[in-house]
Amino acid sequence: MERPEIPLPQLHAFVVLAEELHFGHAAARLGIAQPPLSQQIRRLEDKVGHALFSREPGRVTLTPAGRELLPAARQALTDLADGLAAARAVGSGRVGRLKIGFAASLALTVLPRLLRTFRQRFPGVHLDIHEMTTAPQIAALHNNTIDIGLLREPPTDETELGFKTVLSEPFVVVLPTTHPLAAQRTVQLVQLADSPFVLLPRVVGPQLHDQITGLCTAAGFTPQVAQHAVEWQTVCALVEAGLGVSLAPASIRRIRLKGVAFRRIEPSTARTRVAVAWRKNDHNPLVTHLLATVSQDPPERPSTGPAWS
Amino acid sequence: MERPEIPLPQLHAFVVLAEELHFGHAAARLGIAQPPLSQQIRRLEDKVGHALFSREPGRVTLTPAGRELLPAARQALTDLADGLAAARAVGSGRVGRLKIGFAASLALTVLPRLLRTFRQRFPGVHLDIHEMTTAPQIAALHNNTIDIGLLREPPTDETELGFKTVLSEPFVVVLPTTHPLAAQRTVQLVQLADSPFVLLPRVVGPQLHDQITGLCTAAGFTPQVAQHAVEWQTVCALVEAGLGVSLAPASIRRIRLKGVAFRRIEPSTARTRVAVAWRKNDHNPLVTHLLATVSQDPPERPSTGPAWS
DNA sequence: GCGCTCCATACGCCTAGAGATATCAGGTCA
DNA sequence: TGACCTGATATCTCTAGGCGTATGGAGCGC
Repeated sequence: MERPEIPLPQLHAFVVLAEELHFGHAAARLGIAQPPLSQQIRRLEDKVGHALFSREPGRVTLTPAGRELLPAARQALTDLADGLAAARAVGSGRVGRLKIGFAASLALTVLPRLLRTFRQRFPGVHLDIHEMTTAPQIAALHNNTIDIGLLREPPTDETELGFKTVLSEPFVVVLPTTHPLAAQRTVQLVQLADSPFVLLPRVVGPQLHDQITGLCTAAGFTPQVAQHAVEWQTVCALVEAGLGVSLAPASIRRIRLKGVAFRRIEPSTARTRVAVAWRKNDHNPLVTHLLATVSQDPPERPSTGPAWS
Repeated sequence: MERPEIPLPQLHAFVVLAEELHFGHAAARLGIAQPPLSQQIRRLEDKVGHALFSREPGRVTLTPAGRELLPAARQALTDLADGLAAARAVGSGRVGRLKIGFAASLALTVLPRLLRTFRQRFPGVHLDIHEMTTAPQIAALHNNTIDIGLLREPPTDETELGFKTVLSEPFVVVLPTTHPLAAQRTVQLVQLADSPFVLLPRVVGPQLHDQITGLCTAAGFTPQVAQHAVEWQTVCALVEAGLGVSLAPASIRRIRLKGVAFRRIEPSTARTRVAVAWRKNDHNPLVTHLLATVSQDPPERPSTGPAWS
């Protein structure tokens, strides 16, 4: 790439003159007097080394060299103007692309809400969403694969990442409606000691998995895992099929499946937290916008009320 | 088209820095010290209104806005450089396009010679050649449809056009070999008084036509035109078929057709001139080049020698 | 802590470029 | 011929831009 030889104003003058083919009019369009325009063109022609316009009395025309230069000049100017506008749009966060990782369990609750309001406020922003569990999200944030994470149980030892809790929710027990405990409004955890469990494999979310098994341990038993499933949808389906019961974040109540009941558990102290994560040193305005959206969009009412029927 | 806001050197610096992602190295590549580069980038960022690079200790990276601007900047710079080079090439006459009109009767003599040597000297120049008679050539020169004319009998009342004689040649008589006169080396014009003539229609070249009939008139007879044909090839073919005889510029001897003989005429004073024509106010270097080629390329030996057999 | 790297800042200099006004010169047309 | 249009020239002013040197300051490795 060579160093540029030609000032842009000269090219601009050239293009305008090429359109007007009249020094006076072109100067007027450029908002300058006519002599300066003559000079601009002259300087440009000097640099090019050849005449670009042929001035015959009564009419100004492009020379072959001028005809050759015109499209390139025009192109360069519009490229630049467009690129500048695009860069400004991106810089201001009006348009752009944001890469978001999210935990599968949020696909029914936090995520759609967030996407909806964000898209509404920034229709020019393209959102790339990738379903991924917590640990990969942390890694992806570090290597810039994603810009925003939506995850459960944020780690506490990350100095370069920021976390903000979006939702803190209790656990519910997932039962087939035929299960004797489904008749109660509230289930004592220990009552599940003898039921087989359907859980997500530990690898897809160690923190959550450990928290669930920890709850059981605290209640005095070790859950008997009869079956694993990688999606909450599937877990619910398996519960409905009678393969066992499950413990899950309250927000999965959104999965309405005939034959499946959700019941509050006792003790209800244990909660699982959903957080947004971002790189603290990321100055991408879209990240700021998204965090602002999260803050302004009030978190869903914690599911303590009788939201299920 | 807006007035350009951004000096090109800043864009150049931007592109180089975007490639190097290192102020020191980029500055070195630009051949300047590092602080000026910092300033360039800073000024550019000020104008854009957003940071284009994120400077974290140890590494410089493009921001989304910078990534957006980069291709446009690069494109504009290369467009410009290319356009400039192209304009210079055209301006210098190394490449380009030249529109040439030529009289049909030259297709076998002057034209191919000229094209060959010109192409050899200016391989980058595209030649558009159009067969057209004298009057249309004059008109086409005036309205810029062609840049160069190759015609017979240039008019003398054209002030805006320049003419240069390329070739001055005598007339020959075209005879079927079976014709009694074909036995002679030279034919007295008046001997053709009783033969039917095959000629080009007057409209395709009034000057030449009038000159031919004028020759006959001067010899004391009016030629009996038995047949018209618009191409010399055809004229010869018709002569060969015995439809008549013809008078033609000597250069059509190039048409070798069995059964057709060409003979010098007496008196041999009458000559037809072939000229190049151009607009005097045309500063297209290609025109100059072509005229120079014509001058340097010596005109064909006038056909007075025993060049036919 | 020391030195090194790397980028930013401060300051000064200089020039090219862009602008204005005034004037000239060639053509056209009434 | 003279008014008028159009573009070129001459001259002056001003400033943004580009570059240099000197210096500051944050990280990082030893």
